[in-house]
Amino acid sequence: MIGMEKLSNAFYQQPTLELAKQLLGCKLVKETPEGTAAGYIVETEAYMGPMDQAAHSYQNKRTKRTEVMFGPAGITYTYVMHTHCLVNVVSGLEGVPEAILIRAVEPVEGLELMAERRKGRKQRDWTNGPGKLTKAMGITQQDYGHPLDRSPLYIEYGYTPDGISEGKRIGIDNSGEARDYPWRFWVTGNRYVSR
DNA sequence: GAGCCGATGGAA
DNA sequence: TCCATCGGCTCG
Repeated sequence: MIGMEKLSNAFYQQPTLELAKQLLGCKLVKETPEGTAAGYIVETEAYMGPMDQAAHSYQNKRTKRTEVMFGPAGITYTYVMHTHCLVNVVSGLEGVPEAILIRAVEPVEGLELMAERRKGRKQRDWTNGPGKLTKAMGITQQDYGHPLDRSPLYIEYGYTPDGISEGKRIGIDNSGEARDYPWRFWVTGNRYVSR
């Protein structure tokens, strides 16, 4: 049955810019003891490794934090900035440190749970940003390096977007020319896209 | 929408 | 020390 099947690891074996678009409309799922939360991915950003000044792995910078980016595709790269956890999908061939940031999802399952985790906010503000969606879904640093084809954190097929828009990435003003690369993708017109 | 600033952990 | 793939608040 469509929508109930985890994307296999083979899905992640495609060029990063292509995968960033293919992930739009897919369903991100996180299972926790409190329950399951899921949302359709509606906004992504590609980070192209060694030649991308905005990427943590620029010039193949390899640290404890970026280590997982050098591994095979289909694994999470989570990291903490300020007080928030952000989640990326590692992509590219092994040894090529590329990743795709998930910037926004549209809530579809576990709405009560997300409301509780995002107490006091309107539904639109539960998941319309990279730090917000991890909070709403219960994604944390514990999920670092987790293979995305299995519980408790995985991606399923969702729907095929009618239209995909692209533009500059957000929050990377200090990245030279890379700040203007059009590597942000979103489902055209979706109300859960950030900003 | 723009502007300010809090609060955390990895990296140098 | 420094600073970030941000969020929340305030003012307008």
